[in-house]
Amino acid sequence: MFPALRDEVASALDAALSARELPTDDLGIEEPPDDVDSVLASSVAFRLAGEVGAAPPQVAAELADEIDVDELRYVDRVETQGPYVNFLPSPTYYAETVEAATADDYGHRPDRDESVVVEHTSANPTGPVHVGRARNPIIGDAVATLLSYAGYDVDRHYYVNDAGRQIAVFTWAYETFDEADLPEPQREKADYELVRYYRKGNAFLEDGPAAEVEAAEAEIESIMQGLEAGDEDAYERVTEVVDQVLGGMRETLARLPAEYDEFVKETRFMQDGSTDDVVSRLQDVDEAFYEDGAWQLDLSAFGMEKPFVFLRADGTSLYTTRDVAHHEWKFEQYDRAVTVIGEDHELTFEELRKALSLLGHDTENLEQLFYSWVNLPGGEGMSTREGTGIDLDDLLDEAIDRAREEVEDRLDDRIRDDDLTEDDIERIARQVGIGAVRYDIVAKQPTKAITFEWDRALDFEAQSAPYVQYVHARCCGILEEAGLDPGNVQDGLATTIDTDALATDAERDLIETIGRFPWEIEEAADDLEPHRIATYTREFAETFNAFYRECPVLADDVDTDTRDARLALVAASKHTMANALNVLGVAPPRSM
RNA sequence: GGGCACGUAGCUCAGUCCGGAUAGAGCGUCGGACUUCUAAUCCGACGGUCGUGGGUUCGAAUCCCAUCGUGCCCGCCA
Repeated sequence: MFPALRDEVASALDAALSARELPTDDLGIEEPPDDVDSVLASSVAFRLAGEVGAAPPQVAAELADEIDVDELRYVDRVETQGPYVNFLPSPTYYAETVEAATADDYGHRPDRDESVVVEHTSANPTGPVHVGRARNPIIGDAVATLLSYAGYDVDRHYYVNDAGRQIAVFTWAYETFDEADLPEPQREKADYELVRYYRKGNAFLEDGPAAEVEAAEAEIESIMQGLEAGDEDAYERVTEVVDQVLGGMRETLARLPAEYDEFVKETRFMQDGSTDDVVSRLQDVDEAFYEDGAWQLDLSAFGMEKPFVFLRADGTSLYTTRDVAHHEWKFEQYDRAVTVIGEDHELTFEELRKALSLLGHDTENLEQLFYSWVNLPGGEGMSTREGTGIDLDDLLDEAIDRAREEVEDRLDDRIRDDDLTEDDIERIARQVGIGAVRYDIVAKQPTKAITFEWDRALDFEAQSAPYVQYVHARCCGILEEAGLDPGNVQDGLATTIDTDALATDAERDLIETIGRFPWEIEEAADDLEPHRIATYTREFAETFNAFYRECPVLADDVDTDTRDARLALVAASKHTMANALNVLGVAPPRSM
């Protein structure tokens, strides 16, 4: 609804300025502070004051006069407050907003007929997913859902690095060491069991006997050569390790939940010859040169001093070379490609982009979303190889445990006599616990570095998931109390809603906030900023809680029209919050 | 040394892209509100030279320059 209002205001302003032959390049449309009555305003009068030769407030007044609100559907009044032109919404705007939000898919934007692949997580299959890596699927999943709400046709990919040196090391270690010599696994799960070989292998290469290390290096080299040559045997040896570890990682990611449409293996682009093809085409570009036995790209014309090596002296390709082939494959199938990736890959990603561009690709439709590292207190990093870091499984277990304690502590204080069952308690603990972890991460700008601290990550107070989830539970509670099914409210709502009955400030504010949701989706999707939806859920929760406090829905002294209208507003609120939470990947609880 | 990012209240963060109305939340501290559709809620108080210094502008947390601090990167690893 808000997008329509905004369009209308823009064209009305444009027309008013044109009528007076004033520039229309910057309409100065903005959202006014909370204590101003309007929902949209323009500060254009500031800029025009010089040109018109009058003070800004006078210019604003003249512009307001120029606009005929009778011709506008969603604007009721145009008022000025000093230099600002304020637009107040019409009854039609309020009515249509409530109407639109009673549909349970509220917030979805029209189909754009544009496909986009969101690649996220893509953690190397070397061991259990730790909290440092968890930022990726949480942001990535939210971005994918956000784009889907914004009308794009979205696929989610996990790119499996099954071809690098680390995987060759892992394969060699898996085949070499005896399980009896390994420590007990931290969990009975393939990723925890196998990572022991990986860690032992890396430690051995670092300070094992020189001769044995040399032999091991030769074996590792032969695995890499085998993969490069598309050798079936090498592929099978690596796959034996990769598939087991990845299986364990997928189980953990599924707990978030993060699901993928496709797991794309790096070796695929070696076996099908596309990496070789990329190499030969790169060798032909003007920027390519051969030095010290390796093929490289001179990117200094792009301000990048470091040459990009795309073929090693031993003839094997590098990660980024294979990623070029991978991205050419993506562009054959999708209009856009978005990659969620750690900031440590920023330079590599830029090399990828330049290489693609030198091969004649338009890289405008390749976008990336960088997130900063998650460190442990004291500045220590998280490393699978060294075994430092907090495993995501442990974090989720702890989150659920703490949430369950919280639910149980609150049982005695509950006013509502809905008799939570054991299943309910378990459900709430899971929704709140995992929701809190996701919300804590998705609500922050990805570029900000995070230091992991248990108490902070699992704080259920603050501006956290339970705070916004509670609004959803409150909505469901009211709907159920009124005899409606929260899962399908439309059947139970009155057929005609008199939104004029929703006249208090609290009700108006709530409708206005609901109306902004589709706009927030569009804006957040355009900028790939899911954290804005988290900010929105907080603002929405505050607005709803004010309504909850001031506007009883089911009390005896509420007349039927008001009750019906408020019930519709609660249903609209429920859909808004449920869908906003859905974008964030946070579960919307029916009760808490 | 070079590149990129970040710096807003004691703490954790919105707001910065696209400059506009007294810079917003939460936590913490202090004081209030459950015979009421669930108090995981709400109301109030206290708390900020928006890292620092210049510049542009009618107007700067927001744009530009410089500078300091922190993180990440600068490998024929991924």
